Amino acid sequence: MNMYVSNLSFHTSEDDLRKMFEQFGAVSSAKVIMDRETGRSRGFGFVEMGADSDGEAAIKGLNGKDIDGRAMSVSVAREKAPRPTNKRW
DNA sequence: TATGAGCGA
Repeated sequence: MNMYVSNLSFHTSEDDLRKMFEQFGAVSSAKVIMDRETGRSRGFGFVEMGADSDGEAAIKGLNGKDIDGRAMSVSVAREKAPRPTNKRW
């Protein structure tokens, strides 16, 4: 279960994401996307959980939750970019 | 340095 997490605050780390999602199950990976131009957070990230049932629980439990002043949004992620590098969808 | 609609290098 790969999930897309958006509306994060700019200083929320992937470790913060991992800790939050681990309340609902085992987290395989957690990533916060950084702006390649500025090196700063883009305010969204991805979390992958081993069990899809835990993923559903995490979405229900964390979607809309207020984290660091922002109501973060959690949903199922799309497929990763098929090709490497710079193409804006 | 940069910032807020969105899907990763």
